[in-house]
Amino acid sequence: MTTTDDERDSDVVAVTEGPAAAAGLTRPPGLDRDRILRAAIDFIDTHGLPALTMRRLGATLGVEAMALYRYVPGREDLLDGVIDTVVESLFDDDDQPDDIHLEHASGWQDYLVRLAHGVRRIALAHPSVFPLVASRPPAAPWVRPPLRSLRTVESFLATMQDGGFSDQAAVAAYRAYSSFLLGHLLLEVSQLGAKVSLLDLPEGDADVQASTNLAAYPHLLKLEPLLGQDKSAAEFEESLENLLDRLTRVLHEAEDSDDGSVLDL
Amino acid sequence: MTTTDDERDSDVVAVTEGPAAAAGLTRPPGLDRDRILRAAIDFIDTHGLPALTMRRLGATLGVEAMALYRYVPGREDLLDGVIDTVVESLFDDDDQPDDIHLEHASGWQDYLVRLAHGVRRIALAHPSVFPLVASRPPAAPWVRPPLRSLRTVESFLATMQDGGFSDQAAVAAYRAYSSFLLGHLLLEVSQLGAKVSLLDLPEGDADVQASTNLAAYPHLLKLEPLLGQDKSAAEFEESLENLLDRLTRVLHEAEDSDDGSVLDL
DNA sequence: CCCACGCGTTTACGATGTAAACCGCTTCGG
DNA sequence: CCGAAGCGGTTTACATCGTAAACGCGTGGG
Repeated sequence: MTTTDDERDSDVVAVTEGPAAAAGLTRPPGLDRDRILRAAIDFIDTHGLPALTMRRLGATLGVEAMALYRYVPGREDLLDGVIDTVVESLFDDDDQPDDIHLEHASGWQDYLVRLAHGVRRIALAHPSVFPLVASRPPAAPWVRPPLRSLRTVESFLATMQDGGFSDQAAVAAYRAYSSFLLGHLLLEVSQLGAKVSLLDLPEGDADVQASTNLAAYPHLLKLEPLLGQDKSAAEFEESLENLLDRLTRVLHEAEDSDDGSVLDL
Repeated sequence: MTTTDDERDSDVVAVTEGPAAAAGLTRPPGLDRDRILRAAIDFIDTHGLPALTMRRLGATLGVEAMALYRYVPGREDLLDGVIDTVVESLFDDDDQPDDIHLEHASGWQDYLVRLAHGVRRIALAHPSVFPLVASRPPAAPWVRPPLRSLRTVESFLATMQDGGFSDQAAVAAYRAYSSFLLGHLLLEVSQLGAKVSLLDLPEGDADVQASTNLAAYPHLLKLEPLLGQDKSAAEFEESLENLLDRLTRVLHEAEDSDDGSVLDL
């Protein structure tokens, strides 16, 4: 920033209470850690993470920056709270579309599918927040994003062991699963962010410099239309199914004989 | 930062030229974009990304912050240069251990293995830099980290098509492969960073609060030792082999009949 | 009645990224 | 030989950031 002058104040300026605020309940019913967290999430979603500033966040809440410090120890902790809130939205909300609820899962495969869809849903709902989930240090060293809460990991491992996975196999499945989720969702989300950030930069011309220097790369040139189109959803499902197949295979192999795979060992 | 007071100045203070500097060629043979980039990489490796500051980076080069701006447009562009340099180190250096060189690859499978090992190598060599590779917007919207350079993508696609992959299959393989690499390496690297950042925080007691609240999570408690140990290398190989198997399978299926998988379609 | 305290504001400080002016070498054309 | 150009680094300056500390102000219980 500092040089890039976009995001001019507009729509960030405080509400500057009309006279109706005397009642005290219409717009700002007082600050609140939860209100702050939700406001921060909204802010990041609409203005991007680097634009999030204590003063600006305060402004959207009609309050001075320092007021936030009564409810949040500092900016870093605020961001931690943001990711916690987003991740926890896997459970609390009942506005889930239909087949997401983890409690109703039958069998570990169904559970993994529901969990994957749930995480993907929140990732796509908050594309600018999701990278935070990956870059921020987790609670314990062995907690792997995007399954960041102890609660989630516990639930995961319990389900797998109920499904017959050995200790080692359950842990290996946890690692393979988190790698799969993080890789796919991070890339899908970043692609999504790149798409919108390219639409506001140039005024008239569309994709000029993209095609210019591509002359030296014949395959890129030929495949560019293919590379452009977005098959993220289908690829996600296919990769997920492949992972499930692999896990199923390992589970049955472990029941029969015993080979030396990392997944059971 | 601002509150966290670690990383006191020591070893960041400028060299403060002795009298021998009159010759002008002993220590700082003049600035240089490449020198700056390498210094930045070293700095991030040893002090972490948030500690990288124009003034501090200048200090390590025995120079005032503003001097850097002759060679680098700004901090953001400097970071872009950093990741370019790191990623490009896949090709230029001949200090590669043995079986990494991509030019000597025979067949697409060998190529993919070499490339994976090469990327993993640079990720582990610069754990604090690698997350940048993921979070920074790439050159084109369809360039997927960690294969960030057009050159790399071109090489990848060329190899796959030489191996018999159709246009769609090559692109799908590119996406699956990048997701795999990013997920695994990002998690391995972050785990590595978390391990060291936990060793300097507490003075006397070791893993106290880690085991405290775990009482409510029986499976976590039981599996904690398993979760702690690091099998990243083996898991990486196994996942990589699985991906290769999947690609091989799809390639042969596409030769015989034609099912509707995303990988060829 | 008052006063203590919860909540938000004001003020202030050090750090950061970077623009702009500055200044001392070299170097080279006349 | 000399002076002007300009390269390379420094100094100064400013807006903005996170946050500590002191300051009100309204409100509700002794």
